[in-house]
This record gives sequence, C-alpha cells and structure tokens, in this order.
Amino acid sequence: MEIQNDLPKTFDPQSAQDKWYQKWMETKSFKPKKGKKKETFTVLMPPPNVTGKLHMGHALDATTQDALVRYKRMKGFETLWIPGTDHAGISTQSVVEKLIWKQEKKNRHDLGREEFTKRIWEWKEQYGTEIVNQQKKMGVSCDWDYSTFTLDEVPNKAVKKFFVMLFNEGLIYQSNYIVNWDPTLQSAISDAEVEHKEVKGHFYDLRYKIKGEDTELIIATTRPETIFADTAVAVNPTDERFKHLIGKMAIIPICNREVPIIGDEHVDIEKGTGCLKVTPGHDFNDFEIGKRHKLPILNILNTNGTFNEGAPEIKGMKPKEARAEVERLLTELGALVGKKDHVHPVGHGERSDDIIEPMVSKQWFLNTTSMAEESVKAVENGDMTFYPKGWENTYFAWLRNPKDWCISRQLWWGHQIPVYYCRSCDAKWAADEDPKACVKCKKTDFFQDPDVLDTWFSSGLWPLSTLGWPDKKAMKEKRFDDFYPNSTLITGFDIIFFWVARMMMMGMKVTETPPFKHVYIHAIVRDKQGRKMSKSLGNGIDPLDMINQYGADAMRFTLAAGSGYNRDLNLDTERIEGYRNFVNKLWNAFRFVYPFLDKAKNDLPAKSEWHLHDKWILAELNTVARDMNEAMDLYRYDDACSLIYQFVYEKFCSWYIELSKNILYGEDEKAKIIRATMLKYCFKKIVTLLHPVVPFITEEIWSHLESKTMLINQEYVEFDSSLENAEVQELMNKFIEVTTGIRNIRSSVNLKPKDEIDAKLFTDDRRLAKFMYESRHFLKDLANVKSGTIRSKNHKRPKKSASMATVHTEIFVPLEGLIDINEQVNRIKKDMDKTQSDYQKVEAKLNNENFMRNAPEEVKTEVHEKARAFQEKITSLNEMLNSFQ
RNA sequence: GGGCGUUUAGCUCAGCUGGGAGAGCGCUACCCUUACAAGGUAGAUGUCGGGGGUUCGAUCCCCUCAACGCCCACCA
Repeated sequence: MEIQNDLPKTFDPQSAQDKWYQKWMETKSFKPKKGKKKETFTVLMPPPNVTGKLHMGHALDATTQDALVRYKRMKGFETLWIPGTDHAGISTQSVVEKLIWKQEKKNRHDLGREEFTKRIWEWKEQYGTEIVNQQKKMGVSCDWDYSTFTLDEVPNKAVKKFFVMLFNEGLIYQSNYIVNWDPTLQSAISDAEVEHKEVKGHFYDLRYKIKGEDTELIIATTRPETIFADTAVAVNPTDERFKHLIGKMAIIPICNREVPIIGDEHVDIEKGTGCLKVTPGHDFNDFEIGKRHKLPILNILNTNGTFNEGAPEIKGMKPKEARAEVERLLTELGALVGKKDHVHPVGHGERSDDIIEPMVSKQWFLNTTSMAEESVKAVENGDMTFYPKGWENTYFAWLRNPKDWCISRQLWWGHQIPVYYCRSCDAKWAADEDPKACVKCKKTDFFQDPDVLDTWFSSGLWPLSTLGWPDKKAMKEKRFDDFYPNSTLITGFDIIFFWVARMMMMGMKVTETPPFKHVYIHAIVRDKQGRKMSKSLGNGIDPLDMINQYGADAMRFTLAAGSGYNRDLNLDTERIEGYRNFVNKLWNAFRFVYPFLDKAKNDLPAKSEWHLHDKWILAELNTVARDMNEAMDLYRYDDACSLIYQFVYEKFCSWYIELSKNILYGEDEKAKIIRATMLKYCFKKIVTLLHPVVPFITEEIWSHLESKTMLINQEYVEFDSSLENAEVQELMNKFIEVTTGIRNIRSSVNLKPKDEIDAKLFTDDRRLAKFMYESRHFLKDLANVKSGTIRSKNHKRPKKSASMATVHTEIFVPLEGLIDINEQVNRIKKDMDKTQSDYQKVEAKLNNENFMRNAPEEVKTEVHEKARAFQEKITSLNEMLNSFQ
C-alpha cells in the first residue's frame, strides 16, 4: 500500500520554534486566564543581570520555570509568570566603565554622574532587549506585559517607601563602622559579597619595645604594613607570660609611637606569639577590641587602596609594595625577628576579585535582627517550604546569625539613597517623594545622599514591586491582591541568602506573609567533568548554540531530565543530542499515525469495542499520567521526563505502534477506524503530557491533531481510575515476554529477519494461551513466526529445538540440523544455574524460622510466589534439557 | 575551625516508608523490515567507597574511617 506522507522525515525545530512562539504571543496565551481551578499561580523570574548574554544557568532557570508554569496553566490555575531584568549595580557599572575606558580613555569621573548613568542606560537598552530575545528562543511563556526593570518607576517607589519605613523605625541607620572596602570599585560592599580565598603569605614576628623597661614583646602579624594604624597591643588577660605587662606602653617600630598594652579575651594564647597588634581602623576583630577598650581609630588608606599620609614611609604605595618596604625598614631596624610562610584566607571582592580592605567609613546599615527571626519562623512552621528540603539548612544558617547589612554603595548606578541633608541646618531626613524644602528649617538648600543602595535591596522587594507595590494604581492594574504571594520561586542555591532570604525578610516586613509558598532550588550547571562553566576555562556552553544545533525542545528536555533534587547538573552535549533523537522519535511516531488521522473519530469507541491492546496502552498511559503529575508537583522533573521517555519508547512505539500495523494495513475497516481513533487519542495525551517540557514539537503535532485549538490551552492529563486494568497489563507483559523470548532464540541462532520460523509454546496459563493464539498474526510481524502451536505443559516437547523458558511459558523453535546443540544446551544450563541460585535464595528464606516468624505476611506470600515461579521455570528447563537427550 | 553534601554499570545519574540492583548515554553482534539509521532487534557489564553494628533480611537505618565537592568563618 502506498501511503502518502507530506511530513518531513526529520523534525525541523527552528521553524516550529519561531512559528509557535509568535502564535502564542498573538493569541495572548501567556496572559493569566481563569481556568477550572479558582486559584492563581504566580512565578517570579529571577531577573537576569543586564550585563550580558544568558548562559546555561539561565537556560535551566527558564526551562524549569516554564515547564512548571505551562503545567500549572494546563492544570487550570490562573497562571502568571513575571519576567524582568536587574540593573546589577556594581557589575553593570564596572562593565560599562571598562568599555568606555577602552573606547574613549575616560573614566566615570571624566564624564560626570549624569552623563555616565546616561551611557549605562543606553547600554542597558541594547542588552536588555538581547536577553529578552534569547529567552523567547527558549520558549518562555511569561507575561511580557508584566516585564519590569529594577530601576523602573515602581521599583524605585518601592525602594524609597521601604527605606523610609525602616528609617523611621530606626532599623536603617547611618554609622561609622568598619566595612569591606573594595579598592577597585572604591565602594563598600556587603559581607555576602566577600569571597574568602586561601592566599600564600607570611607570618611576621615583630619586636615591640616596652616603654621604660628593658623587655620586649614579639608580635605576630600577616600585615606588617598596618602597624602605622595600630592603637594598642593586646594579650590575653589570663596569659601568665604577658599579663604583668597589661597597662604598660609598647613602642611601635618605625613610627615609634607609644600604644597601651591591653588585656582582651579575644586573644588566643595558642595562636601566633600570643600577642596581637590592634588595628581598629583596618581589621574587623580589632575594631571590636577597639570599641571595648575605647581605642582611637586610625585610617591609613585612601579610597583607592593606597596608603595615605598616616603612614608617611609608604605613602602612595599599594599594599603589596608597602609590605615589602615595611619589611625592609623593619629589617634595618632589627625589629623583624622572624618570617614564616603562612597560608591564610583573605577576603576578595566577588565582582572585582580585588583584595578587600577593612576600612572604617560612614555607611548606611539595615538592622535585620527581627526580620530574620520572622523569616526563620515562616519556614519552621511551614508557611514557606524548600524543595529539596535540605536547603533550609543553608537558609537557616544565614538567618539565625543575622548581621547588620551594609546597604550603601559608593556607586552611581542604582537607586540613590532617599536621605536628604540640609545645608542651612543640621536636619537629615528620609523621604519617599522628592522634598521641596528642609523638614526642619523649611529652607531649600539641601542635597540628597550621593550613595546608591546595594542591588539586592531592590531585588529583595522584587515580589512586591513587580506587582505594583506601593503604587495603588499599579497594584490594581497588576492585580496585586490576586497574585501576591507568589506560588513558587525557582532559583539556584548560590543566591539563597543574597536573594531568597532578603525577599523573605522584606516581603514579610511589608505584608506579614512570605512572598512565596515554595522555593525550588535547582542544580548549578557544570560541564561534563563537573567543573564550573567559566570564561577562563572556556568550557561554557551557549544555550543559543545548542538551540541552533539541536532545537530548543531537545535542550529543554535535557535540562529538565537532569533536574531533580541534585545540586550539580553536569551537562554533556551528547545528552542533548540523545534527547534531540527522542524528539525526532516522537515526530516519526507521529508520521506513522498521520496518514490514518482522517479515519480517526474524535471520541473513543465504547469500551466493549476496545481491543486488548487498547485497554493495555490506555492503562499504561494512565499510570504514566498519574506518576507524572506526582513528579511535577514535587518538582521532580527528572522523574517526569524519564516516565514519559520510557513510555513513548518502550510502550507506545515498540509495542502499540508495532501491533497497530497489522490492523491498519489490514482489511477490517471497523478495526482500522477504532485503532486510528485510539492512536490519535494516545497522541493527544502524549503531547499534552510532554508539552510543559517540549512545547514546540508538541504544539506542532497538536496542530495536525486539532487545527482549531492550541495545545498550550488544553487541560493536562489527569489520572482516571476507570482506565486502570492490572489484569490486561499483566497479560500484555507476558505476551511481550514470550515475544521477546522468540526473538531472543532467533538472535541466538543467527536467524535473519527474513527467515520464517515455527514456534511451539507450552504454557498452563490458559488466558495467555488464548491471547497468544488470537495474536498469531501479530507474531508474524513481531518475530516472523509463520506457524505454531500452543499447548499445555503436559504435552510432549519437540526434540532438539532451540528453546528457552520464562516462568510461565516454554518456547521451542524446531530447527534440527540448523543449530549447534552444544551451544543451545549450554545456554539452557546457564539459565538453569542462575534460576537455581535464585531459587535457593528464596528457599533459604522460607526455611529460616526467624524469617517466617518476623517477616510481614505480604512479604512471605511474595517469597512463596517467587519460589513457585522459580520451581516452575526449573521444571521447564529440565524439560528442555531432556529434549536434547 | 564549623556546617552541608556526594561516593551505585565505562560516563552522567535515579533508587519512596529496609524484602530478588535500575535508567540514559556509551559498548558488542546482527539488520537500510513499508514512522524513524537522529532507527530496529538481541546482548554484556556492578564485592551499591572501606570497616563495624542493628535486623530474619541492609544500597537503604546507626557508628566509624577514607576520598571528593560546596558553603560559612576575624588576613594575629
């Protein structure tokens, strides 16, 4: 029969991608719509930084979120997915500043604040659009009308509103405090932005003279260049060696300044020499010691990290150079008594990778103590849940030990701090609207604080501001009341405290409700060897390359299949290729069904008309639907993918389609119609189940199944108890086992596919016997069985046949003369050995009194059943061996 | 220094409340069989990191050791 098929032999992802994304946009399919469920479902996209191109991590983000969003939408939730981009303060400012330097040899100060920020805006317009285009390529079904940039008007209002609120409560305060100073950025950064790295350095032992005595102290330090800022020497007050010196004065070498010797518990007797130089201006611990002892604070660094006039001998030098110079001076003076290699952690700027200098400066801080407490409670009492649960430990670790958050940055790109200072009086106030006059003296000579807020300050308010808060009109338009709180937040574990914790604190502070109910933490994408993808290693994989090469669906399926509760996802492009093949397999399965679609009815026939194959495939499909729903509800994308993958290959293509050929190419018109209907029905369910993960090919196939509707709007497949049929599933499993057995025999004697065979089956399973008999035509297609007999096991077995046994059926293929008898006998003996060893294991259990006494009834029945089955197989194998006698 | 995690087939990983070890990729053999060679059929492969314990029974629970990874922590 000549079958017409105008579908291409391989699936073309690119055209489907463009076509359907456009269609979905035109039909506004991404906008929230009331579904059969009353609830809404909200997902907030972690806004990518505007600093550049999307990487695989974003692709994973996009895939897991889009799959979830499409799934929930199909389940009938009124679903909203909010996109956006982040201004990423430090990151963006330095990228653009570098670019301008490269092109024009000008830094930001040459341009001035206004011009410089204007340039960043221009740059943002360009890259922001590029990011959106990339996301669209991936198929993200977010509502673009909700798209928000962190520096938009509403987020800016949110930032000011929140700032003023906390300022007035006294939770935001300004203080001279020791902060992490990044000399490259020339700004303070928060603790969370500091990365500690092991650095090779030295332990220097320095000799300090004691005033008025002939003794000295040896002090160990890794930073001799900071001696100029020392304001004390500390020993442990219980240290017998030194406690008599407390209260005396020590003399700092080089500068010959006198500083008090103090006793402080912080000093570790074991560490170093047990004597500590105290530098409150440039060391976090020393700052605390200084506070306890009311020591003066000296600052010997400029904002660019060079030394200032406080350290005349090394003025203008950078720390490394200065250290060498100080070492030289100390040696000259004979004050350096030792130098040992020493590896120790040193803070580096997350963005600049520069060594962080602790420095005292006036900064804005946010006291997070009570907010952190609330955020911890919300997770403890289940108002917010982490998936996988283990990540709550990371969250707790951070929030149970809250530190005040340094929120001011000496940058230009960001939300300027809404605090105003009067030049005419001493007034200082926060305002969420541009003030007209000084709140106190009413004069108009005032200025705004030049600093901007930490990027994460606006990110923390993201769940609120994207829904319009605090602007009443915007909140109404964006339906804040319907969509807040968000349902699920999906993100990587690397920003649990940067972002998740901050959103929790800030969201709960404003609304007293956690901003989301679930947080699903996905893996970090690494290369196939488990290394982080990075520019320096050159092992990054560009999602767009993958989409061009294999299609968005294949990439998405790969990422989803690799995402469960794991923390690493080692991505090998070979896997994408493998799933590209799966996508193509699905396409070709559809190509098979396609020519018969005109025969298919829209509704399933009455159950009485269903063939056993139909009952079976629908039961299997139903099981898969149930399990996939469960998997998706738990964010087990890996399970969901593997379930449908297995079903499509192992059940649907290998058996149901193969078994359908005999009917569809046959003469029985009625049977053809029923089978075509069934195939169409199955296909609709399959593409529905797959759509959240591979939206493009499924929508394409759907368009051939139902031209009037779109799959994106269909209802997801739910479990239907009326389709359950364990009996038929068992029978089909046996059928498959026997058929595979016959093929196995064929393969073992090297028969060509064209060689027809005669098969003799022996079984006492009467239902199976009946079904095998009815399936004789199918066996011709499946294993080229020309003729055969089916008998019960009390019949005589044929002599010298190729044979094998399942626990229920013996298969004999008479091939006398064609087979190697020894080989066949060995095969059976090998099977016998295995079966006997299996049997002995279960038999041992049954003979074990303790097992029989303690094991639960169902386990015992199971073991009994196994023993019986093995026994039956052993009997069968013996029959076979006998047939060679 | 503290915490978390990982260790299962050559590779990447799954194994729920303990009851005969799984998937994908790769590999081997044979096949261009009328949806698909981006395919089909059949097949091989594991002292479930080491040691101890609990149990009738441990990949799974407990203890311990080891290796690797990540996070946090004040640069004496």
